[in-house]
Amino acid sequence: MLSFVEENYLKAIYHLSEGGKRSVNTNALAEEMKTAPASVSDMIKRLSEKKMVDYQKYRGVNVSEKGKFKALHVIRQHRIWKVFLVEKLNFQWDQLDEVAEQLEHIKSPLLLQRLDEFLGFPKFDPHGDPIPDENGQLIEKRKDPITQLPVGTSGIVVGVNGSSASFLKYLDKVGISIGTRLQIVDRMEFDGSVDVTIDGKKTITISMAVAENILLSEA
Amino acid sequence: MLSFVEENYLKAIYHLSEGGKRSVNTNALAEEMKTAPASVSDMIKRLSEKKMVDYQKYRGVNVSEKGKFKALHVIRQHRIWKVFLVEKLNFQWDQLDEVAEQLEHIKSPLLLQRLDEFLGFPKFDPHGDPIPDENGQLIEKRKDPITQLPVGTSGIVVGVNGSSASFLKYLDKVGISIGTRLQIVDRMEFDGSVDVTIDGKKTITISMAVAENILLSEA
DNA sequence: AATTTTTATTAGATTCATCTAAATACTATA
DNA sequence: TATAGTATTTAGATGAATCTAATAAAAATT
Repeated sequence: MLSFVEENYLKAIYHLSEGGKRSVNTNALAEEMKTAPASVSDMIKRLSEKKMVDYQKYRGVNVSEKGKFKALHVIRQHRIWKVFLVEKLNFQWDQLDEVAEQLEHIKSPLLLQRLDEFLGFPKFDPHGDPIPDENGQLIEKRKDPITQLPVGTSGIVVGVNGSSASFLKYLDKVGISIGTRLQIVDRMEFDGSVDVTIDGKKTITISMAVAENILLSEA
Repeated sequence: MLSFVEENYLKAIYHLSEGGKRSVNTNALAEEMKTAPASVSDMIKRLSEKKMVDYQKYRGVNVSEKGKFKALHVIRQHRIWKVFLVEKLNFQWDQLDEVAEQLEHIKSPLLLQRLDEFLGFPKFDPHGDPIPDENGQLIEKRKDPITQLPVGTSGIVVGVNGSSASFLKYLDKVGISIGTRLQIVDRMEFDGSVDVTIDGKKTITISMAVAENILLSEA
């Protein structure tokens, strides 16, 4: 059984190593954890003894298979809770992390399972990040801008490029947000503008500039 | 800011003192916390320094005003989460406490407020215990068995006496649970059985044995 | 290649929450 | 009221997570 703190270190190592791809150095981890490098050294040693990380002195650290699984479980909880906070409790994006970082450490498989069910087994969190499944599998869906998908494609909005306030306001106004289902129904050759149906209800036309900044995941 | 453990001690002292009425001795608290009496002495000293409890050596301990407020806040969170678990996630009564005891320590006024709203500002938890308000006020509603209320009375089921599986199953079958609104429409003098209307929909007859074990709060 | 700079680790303390064992205060009984 | 028994507290340790200061290793620079 890992402590809250150990779980947080593991999650940070997972993120900084980009899912285990490259090893993480002590100072980067110290900065991420807002703690002293010496504390990081201590903790890494402990996690290493628990076989949660692969570690050699002065060589950086990375998650082990076991540690990666654990990290993905915490990330799963984090993202599922975020969905709950946004969809059920109307949280704003900037209020999410503080609370989700507490909720992600609740230890109850039953709670997680029921919550997942209650939310309709979401695949993406409100930021468009994929939710790992119970086995730690990250179905890393391709995210494509609308401009690169053929007419007829249907998918879920999983993210946006750029985040100017005016762009987000526009999306909000036309009723597009993370999780919205879009179908591409037509594309005008002369200017690249696209007709999309939003959640199967209304169809609107978006400019190419907008289309290339909305990321869809086919599903 | 109190730690999880400190919050749990405070809650235990609040409960064992019956809301601050009588002082709590070390051994009782040690048993409640499943810890050694010596550890309790240590912790009480710490809580005393933080002015959360009133304490004199060898004289037992009790919550201070500050501590009582804090305890009631934790209890509020505990009970609101329980409502969520039962009403939204279909938890069974016996699965509740383990999870609620984790959730009660989440620190986020916004979360609590939104959750309370999401649940429709419940006044009682699924065990029929009252939920303290934001100011720590416990609207201690009288709980009366149906047998002691006059015909015509309407109220909410806030608890049951005893908890034999067969009794609970019976209640479930006829559609009575915590929160159900009942109106007493008739009482048979010869055997004490009672006709009650359930949620304004259907009327059934319950035996006196059943009636004396269902607790109503007039409202 | 030698030296400086950066990065990482160890050493030694501190705080929290716990423990066991020993000492002390209170309570009840003979 | 002295004593036996129980309840409570102190003393001294331990493990987790942290800190600062000092040391050691690696990397970069001259």
